[in-house]
Parts: sequence; C-alpha cells; structure tokens
Amino acid sequence: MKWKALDAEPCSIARTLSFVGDRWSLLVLRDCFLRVRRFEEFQRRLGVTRHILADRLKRFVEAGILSRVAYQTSPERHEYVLTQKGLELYPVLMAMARWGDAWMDDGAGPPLRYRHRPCGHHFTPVMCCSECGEPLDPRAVTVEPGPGLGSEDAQLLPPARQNPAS
Amino acid sequence: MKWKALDAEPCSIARTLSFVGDRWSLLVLRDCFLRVRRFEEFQRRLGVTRHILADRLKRFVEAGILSRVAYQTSPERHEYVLTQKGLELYPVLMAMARWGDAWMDDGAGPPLRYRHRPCGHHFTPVMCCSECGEPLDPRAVTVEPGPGLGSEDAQLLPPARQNPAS
DNA sequence: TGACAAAGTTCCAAAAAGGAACTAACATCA
DNA sequence: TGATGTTAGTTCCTTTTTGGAACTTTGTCA
Repeated sequence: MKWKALDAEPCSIARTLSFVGDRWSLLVLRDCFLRVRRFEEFQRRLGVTRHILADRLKRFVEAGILSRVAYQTSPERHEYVLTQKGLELYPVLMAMARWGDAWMDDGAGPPLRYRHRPCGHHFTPVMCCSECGEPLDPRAVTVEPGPGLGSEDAQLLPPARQNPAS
Repeated sequence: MKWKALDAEPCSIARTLSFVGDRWSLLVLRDCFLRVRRFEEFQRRLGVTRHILADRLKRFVEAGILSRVAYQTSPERHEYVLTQKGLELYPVLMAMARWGDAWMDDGAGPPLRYRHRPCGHHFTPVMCCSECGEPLDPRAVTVEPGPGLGSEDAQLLPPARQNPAS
C-alpha cells in the first residue's frame, strides 16, 4: 500500500493518516495549536528542512486543515492558521500528549501542563463515550460494520470476537 | 531534527511520535486493537512490506508497547499482543477514527461503528476534561510550563498569549 | 548602496520504503 | 523418502522521501 492509497481505504484511521501519518505533519500541527503561524517560526522551532515544511504547509492548505492568510502586502506575506477542520484534530494531539506524559517521562515530570479555563483546574484529557460520558476502556468497546464498509471489506473486521482490545 | 532525537525533546507529543510517527506504526496498532496478533495476518491485512512489518513489531516489543508471546513450540511461533502501555494508545487511534469519520467521509458513512458495552449505545469518542468532565475546546485550554520543561526550553511555549488554539 | 528579512526553491547526498525472492524450522501428505 | 505447505522472518536491489546547505525573490531600513 502506498501513501496515496491511504485516503481511499475503508478505514477512518487510515484516511486520517493520509494527512498526519508522518512526524513532521503532527509537529507542525502541534505548533499551530501553540499559535505558531509563520514559516520562519515553524522552521526555527522545529528544525525541519525548509522544503519539507513548505510541502507540509501546502498539503494542509490544500486539505483545508490550515488556511493561508495574508498579514501584509508589499511584499505579500502569509501566515497559516487552523481551520475548523484543523482545530478538530486537537483530540489527536492531546491523546498523544497524554500518552507521552504517562509513558515517556524522563523523570522530570510533564513538560507542559494544561488548564481548563471553564473549570479552572489542571487536567489530563480523557477519552469518553459521547452517550454516557464514561471514560472509554478499549475492552468495553465493540466494533460493528458501518454503512461505509463495503461487503468485500468485511475481512477488515475483528477476526473472532467483535471486541477490539487485546 | 532526526528520528532519534525525538524522544529526547521536552515535548510529550514529540516523544510519542518517536514511536507512532509514521503511518505503518499506527496501522499496525489499529490492527492490534482489532485483535490481529500474527505476522502473517498483519502482512495480509495491511499489505505492508515484510521487512518493514518485522521492524515495526520489533520496535514495539522493545518499547514495551507489544509483547511477543509464544503460542506454540516446535517450531516456535509467537504472536504480538498489546501491553498496558500499548492499550493506553487507544485514545490516539480513536481520536483519528473520529476525525476521519467527520472529515474524510466519502459519502458512504463511517466504515465502522462503535458500541459502548456498559451503556449499550453507539457512540463517538469525545475528549474531555478529567476534572469537570466537559468536552475540551482547544480555545478553552491554557498551556503552562510543567516541571519537565527546562528553563532553556521556555521558547517552546506559545508566543504571545498562553492559549493553544488558533 | 549594502545589509536584512520572510518565504520559499533548487541541488545533491543519505535514509527509508517498496517489491520480490530467499531461508529456516518444522508438519504433513503421497 | 521426497515434495509441498506454513509461519516468520531476512536479503537484495530499486524507488521514494528526507536531510542539509546554498540560492532566489521581493521588498524594507539605515
């Protein structure tokens, strides 16, 4: 399977990976959420090669994840800001931040802490059920075919039981 | 910045990406959550080249994300199962699945649906505040330096305001 | 005029991924 | 006994993607 084929897979994870399936894409998005907006600042902060950065920004703009807006004319300069589509990638980033805090700590504690302004507390992000609000345990979730799964793709489903956990 | 340097960054997202910062890693994990366990089955389902698959499985085992357990002797055969560390990557995958369902739908609807066994409903995963339980809006979250952020890394913080959103 | 800045682009070398065939260690079948 | 099959890899070579550094364009400022 090639890069290009990912967005045609009957799997929302694979389709999402067609945009964020490499480390630079996600680090660029991380910086977007930290309010970085300009080419030079992404480059300075990330240390990414300039043509890779240019490529990723272009792809994000084409995908509607970032929008490229002029902040001055003569010479024209643009900055990159998250669209709604981009903003909704926040849970992906927060899930990674949470896992890194839990499992990649070098002993110094978390590099960043997050405060939820509405309630005022430091928090950790928790993935919850939209219906009952309880935290999700992978062993308590059952996978079922959805309308977007072609009948010939049914082998993508879990083999024996219908339960997606270890 | 090279691959290897990622896990030394003072950023939990970057550290997490040192394991899941490529598409095959995440697709392998997706299949793990769908109860795929054996080399041949990963290979058949993913279409990934065999040596890439072997490499990713080895890295996951070394990282403690998967464990390699024998399921028969003579000849010895092993299968790969998620550890607790691996299971806790579930929110990352679910966040991607959710975003793909919302933004990469080809018109056919979601390929998979998820049912929360404790409450019995189909659901979507929602990232919530651990303290108040409310869904997280990126614009309502403030970032602060944590104990693991060296003073020389303070420039990683948001530039002007302390608010990580667009 | 010369230096500086932002946002890219170009060129070449190095690293990673794709593709296909090959290997090891057994089991089973004719 | 030899041929074939299965699982889990490994090896070799080609193609694609990155990394690194220099260069370009369009304009400002001193």
